[in-house]
Amino acid sequence: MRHRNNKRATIRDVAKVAGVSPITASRAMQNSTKVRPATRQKVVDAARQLDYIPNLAAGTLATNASHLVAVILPNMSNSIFADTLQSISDSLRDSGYQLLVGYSDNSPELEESLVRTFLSRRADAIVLTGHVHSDQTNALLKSAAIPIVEMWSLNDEPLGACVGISNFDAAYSMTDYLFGKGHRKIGFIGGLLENNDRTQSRLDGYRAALMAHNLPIDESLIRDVPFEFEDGARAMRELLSNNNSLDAVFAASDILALGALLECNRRRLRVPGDIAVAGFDDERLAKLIKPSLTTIGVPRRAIGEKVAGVVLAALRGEAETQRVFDMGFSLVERESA
Amino acid sequence: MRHRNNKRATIRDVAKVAGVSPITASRAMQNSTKVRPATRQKVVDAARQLDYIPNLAAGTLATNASHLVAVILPNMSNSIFADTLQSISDSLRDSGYQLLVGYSDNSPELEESLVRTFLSRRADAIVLTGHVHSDQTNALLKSAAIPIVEMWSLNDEPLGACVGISNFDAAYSMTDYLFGKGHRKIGFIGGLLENNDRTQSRLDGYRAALMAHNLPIDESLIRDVPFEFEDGARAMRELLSNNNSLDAVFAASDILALGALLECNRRRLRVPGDIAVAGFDDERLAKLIKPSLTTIGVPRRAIGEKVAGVVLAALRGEAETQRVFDMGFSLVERESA
DNA sequence: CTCAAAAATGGTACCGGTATCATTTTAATG
DNA sequence: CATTAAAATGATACCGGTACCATTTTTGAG
Repeated sequence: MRHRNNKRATIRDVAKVAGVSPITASRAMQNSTKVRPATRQKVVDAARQLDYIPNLAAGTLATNASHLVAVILPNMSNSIFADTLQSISDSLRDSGYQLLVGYSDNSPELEESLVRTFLSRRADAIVLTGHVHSDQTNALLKSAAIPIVEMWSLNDEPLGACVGISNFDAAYSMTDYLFGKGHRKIGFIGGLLENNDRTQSRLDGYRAALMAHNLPIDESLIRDVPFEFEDGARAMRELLSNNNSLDAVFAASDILALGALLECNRRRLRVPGDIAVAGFDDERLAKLIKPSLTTIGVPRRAIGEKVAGVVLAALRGEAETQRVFDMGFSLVERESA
Repeated sequence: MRHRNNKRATIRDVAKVAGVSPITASRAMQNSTKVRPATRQKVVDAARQLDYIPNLAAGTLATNASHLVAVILPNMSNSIFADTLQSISDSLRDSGYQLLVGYSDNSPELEESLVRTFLSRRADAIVLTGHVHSDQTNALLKSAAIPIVEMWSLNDEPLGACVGISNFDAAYSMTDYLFGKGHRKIGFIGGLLENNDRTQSRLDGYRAALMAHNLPIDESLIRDVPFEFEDGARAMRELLSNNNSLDAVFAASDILALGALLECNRRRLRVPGDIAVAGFDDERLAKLIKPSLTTIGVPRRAIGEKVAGVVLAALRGEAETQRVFDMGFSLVERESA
């Protein structure tokens, strides 16, 4: 039942109805152990009777703890990040933390403005993707005195902690694998290399593997495109028209690889007979498409769980034993390469 | 430059440095018009000098406005909702609102707990997906006295406003279209029908179209599965093994349709020769897959923009002229059906 | 230059929780 | 039953903004 006036009940109202002091009512609602069960019951009943909804803004102001963990992702549409986000969310829920998510679009400026907002909202911790940030962002994060976690790539000198995989090693492995399958003219389709340390490292790994096998690095075999299916298809078209001896393509993302693969299908190129295609991420579609896609498996959920674990440990004030967590990758061999 | 002690500067600190009162400093930071340019400059300089970061929790408490718009989506992984979310976010950003997103997993209980949290954080408005809510949720929303928008489906009696499409009409149209192409044994793959008015309405539309053409409704042609590619493939397998005269399948989502289509490819069934496949949503992959997917186009971004528009109008206190916004759909005819 | 109106600025209190420390009540022990 | 430690409860103040209304300063007309 609500009162006639539509102003929301406060903890003081609840306390009055329960016949206790506001602070006792507050403790009762927090499940503090310092309240007698009978008292708690009175308070809970009063709260229910008044349709009491606590005001977290007031709580945040008083305790300087928002119970918000901010997460910055590059974009909304890539399901890769969605899986990691989901597992962070799941792992934090039980501890009473909620996610505040922002999307940077790979723009350091947008990221900086997100960080500012998150600090304004007094987020208890901030999780970022990658380690490319503006100087201002770095300064803000350093002086924030809250746990900071960078994820998805590794970094010897993380701002706080970092949880990810070696994108360099993974790309190196895949390129090496393609070489092992006899391919000598291997194209690379990267996504938005600028301000993206993940694709940048993957490109570096690709180059390093080529060099290790004394293959020339042909810049005309390298395409930098946005992260959509269509872009993968377009990049494949361009690579095919420029290089008639191309025999393999390694895409820095399954989205791009799938686009490329579909383009091959459309042209009735046999994969991997005429051309091999390899991706990165192990998207759900990768094993369903025909031919199924050889790719790099990334422990997306494990990354999220570890991120949440690191954040929680830091928030509990536990001493850090480790700052860099390499979650490992796997080369998933399927039909396409 | 930061001070020696690492406590954060407050508006009072800024005011002191600028040589004005706290309230004037506050006004200067809000870009209020009631401050002389010279004064504002002094305040802005002081704020910069102190690395001032406003505390939005305090602001929220004082003004009872959080500048947060809460959005509840069924899940994180469906890119359909990501597009709508993106456009809501884009449309609200300029007005200074930030999104607080939660995922209900199609569970009314989880949704209720999300609504409770959002109200606790004093969200300025709440956007929900669909109109299936628990009684408690309905009560909470009604008494919240903030703008409420339900999206993606239409509802004659929305809690506040609703912005979406007629899922019934769309499914009816597609089924009718399949009938027009000569198909008489049309299967239906729905996703998580329970607590999901969207798929439920689509099923109703499918049934109504069959009945309009005097076709029998065969429950063995209807599958209810989760929303992943694999589930679409599995449903297709089941339908094919049970009904050898099946000549078309309509899936309530492109994800499911793509899974079904890939299963057909795998079995070397000709689509649409042996069996026609139609989807719903017009996902990005739909026009790239081979054969390209006939589907229902939904104005995902337009829905988001309208939602944002309705929310902003309500927050500005503008009188509502309309409560139900039908954004329309389109039948996208491609190769698969 | 005067004076009224408008604009800018400031003092004080309040938003709704909770930390701190004091006080009261309860439980435990001999 | 007295005594004391432990547990529960409460009074007050504070977190950091801004609303409200009073006061001062500026502006512009006469």
